[in-house]
Amino acid sequence: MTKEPLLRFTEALVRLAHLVQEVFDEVAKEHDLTPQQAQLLCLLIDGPVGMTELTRALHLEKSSLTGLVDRAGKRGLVARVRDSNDRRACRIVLTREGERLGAMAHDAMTDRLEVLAGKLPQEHRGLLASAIGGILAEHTAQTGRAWNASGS
Amino acid sequence: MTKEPLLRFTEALVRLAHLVQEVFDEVAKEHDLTPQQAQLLCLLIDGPVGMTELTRALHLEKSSLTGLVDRAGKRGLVARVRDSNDRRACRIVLTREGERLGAMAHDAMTDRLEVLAGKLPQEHRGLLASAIGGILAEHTAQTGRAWNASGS
DNA sequence: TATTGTTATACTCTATAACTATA
DNA sequence: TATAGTTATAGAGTATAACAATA
Repeated sequence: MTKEPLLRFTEALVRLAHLVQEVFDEVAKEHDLTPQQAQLLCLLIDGPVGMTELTRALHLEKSSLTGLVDRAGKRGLVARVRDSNDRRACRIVLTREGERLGAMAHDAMTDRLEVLAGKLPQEHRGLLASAIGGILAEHTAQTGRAWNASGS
Repeated sequence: MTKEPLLRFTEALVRLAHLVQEVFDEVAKEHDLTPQQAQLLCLLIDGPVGMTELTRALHLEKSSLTGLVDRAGKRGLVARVRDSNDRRACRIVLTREGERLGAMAHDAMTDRLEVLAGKLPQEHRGLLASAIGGILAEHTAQTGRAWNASGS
């Protein structure tokens, strides 16, 4: 009896994740992007990132990332720039088109989530955000990995 | 200034979704399942489901589902059962192995999320769960679609 | 005619293994 | 030797269009 709410809690987390993913997929499609391309663009908005760092952020093998970057490059969304310090390495940068689409997709995603949370009182949003912050911090503590500090 | 918390709120939702997805992918892999197969098994735990209903639950085209069920069938996880009322239709059922793996994956997922939420006080869990419930209900209201009522 | 599901085809995504080039 | 990245290959996932069978 007293354990039932615990079950509901994890179920709620899973359903929320599915819903957010669903919205993300829809937003990507509306902007003629695959979800993976949209995620890549979002990661690059704050500036160029190296391949190795991207594999960690996206949890991909390096060869998978090569293909993803190839296809995104062929669509004119990103480009490779040789690293001046290490001639083996390269950094992935957004093209102007990639920057435009990435920003539009990010904004659309924010709008959609705002609408979904529309009925939620302001205090609850704060609580929700800080509770999620705790969960993310717990994960970071457990794995040592951070979840891409994109700052403010 | 006063708008900053709003941005943080949607960011928190997206990051939480990514984290839950990441955990789900890991759990699936640990059980030698693709994430899509794991999701399929979880959907079938409560009983057989028809193809058309599955396409709605998984947001897939029918041909995509045919392939998914084919591969899951080849691995001995599910089977097709002709519908006795409508000879065009079939229902997808879990094999004993599919049932076993589905239950194990579901339990593992619950455990992992419990650990992640370990530091979260009980009252916050309740708030989080009910806030999420509100968001899911809002989505249902907007789209008319329900999020698979698996009951208690 | 409409619905249920499959087949054919093409593309994206992903991993493993072997490779090149630089450090 | 170790690291950064690519290539080759194979399989999973997905969508569109055309199809078969049943309703």
